[in-house]
Amino acid sequence: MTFDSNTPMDEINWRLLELLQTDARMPFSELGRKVGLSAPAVAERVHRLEEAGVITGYRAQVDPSRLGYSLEAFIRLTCRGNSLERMTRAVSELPQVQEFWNLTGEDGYVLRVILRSVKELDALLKQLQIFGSTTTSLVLSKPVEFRVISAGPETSPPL
Amino acid sequence: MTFDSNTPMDEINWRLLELLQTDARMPFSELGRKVGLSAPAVAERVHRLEEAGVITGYRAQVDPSRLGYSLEAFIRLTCRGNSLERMTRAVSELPQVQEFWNLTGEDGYVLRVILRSVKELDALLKQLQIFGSTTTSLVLSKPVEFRVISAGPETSPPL
DNA sequence: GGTGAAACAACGCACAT
DNA sequence: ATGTGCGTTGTTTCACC
Repeated sequence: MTFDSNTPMDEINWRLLELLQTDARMPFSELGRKVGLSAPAVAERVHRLEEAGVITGYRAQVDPSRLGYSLEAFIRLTCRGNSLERMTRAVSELPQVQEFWNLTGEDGYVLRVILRSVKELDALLKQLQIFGSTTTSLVLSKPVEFRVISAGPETSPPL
Repeated sequence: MTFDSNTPMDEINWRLLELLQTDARMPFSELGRKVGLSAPAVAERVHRLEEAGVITGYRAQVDPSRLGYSLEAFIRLTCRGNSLERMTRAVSELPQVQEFWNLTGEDGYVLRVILRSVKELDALLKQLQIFGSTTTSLVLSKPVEFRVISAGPETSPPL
């Protein structure tokens, strides 16, 4: 089963998820209007989705470039040595690291970082080379920055 | 200037951003209590941050694995041909694509996708090979899934 | 899930600084 | 220009059906 038995993902729950992914601050009363339920009923459903771990949080999305973080980059870390746990902990603590994935294949570890300057990138790469060799790719643009997760078709539509 | 002249990023605005990145549904009144301002004053500041493009939205964060999307992957697309605009538009429409970056260097185009099955991955890769060759890396784990953007030190702390 | 009542929050406005 | 106080409107939360 892909979801808790207490939270069947019916049409209404999918719709609530879509609405909250689009505007997390929408009041329960307005959610209720859009799905045809009373506000308390919506609150109950949303709280169940939270408790079931389907909704993991509500986040204001912020534009780093408006806050002085002019660079965004991916750094692939090809790790040498066998201190992977130490590396993982250390990299996770770096304030520039927004996301950090462990992947299959050659890439292994990938960081998404935001930086105020090339100087800061230089300093970061020097810190990282303790753990292995790095490959840096700057983000030029984001054709898709975010997509709402929805029920979706079981089969993908043709191009 | 990295921000609008109407929205100086003082300590209070940074604190509001941190609070809203942690819990986007926090009421203005509670935000006010935490930063030592009245609710209307907070609402004013938050609305300015929205209008200045610092806050770009409020999103419920959802766990794809609890909704049947058991696979998450990065797909690097090494594009042949010169129909980059057509490719970008087509890839952007694919429902499995959660994020899509255009990067410097060899990697060029990178997709983060969520999938219900390996079968769906197979179908997606077949669709993508029209545009070039792909390299797929499955996400094994996410040591850092998200980090609050904060004022941060100008210089990064040592490891 | 719905309903009603009490507590709380959001919004607009006048006014103080 | 930014924050406060207050009154009105709308929302949340709890009981209970």
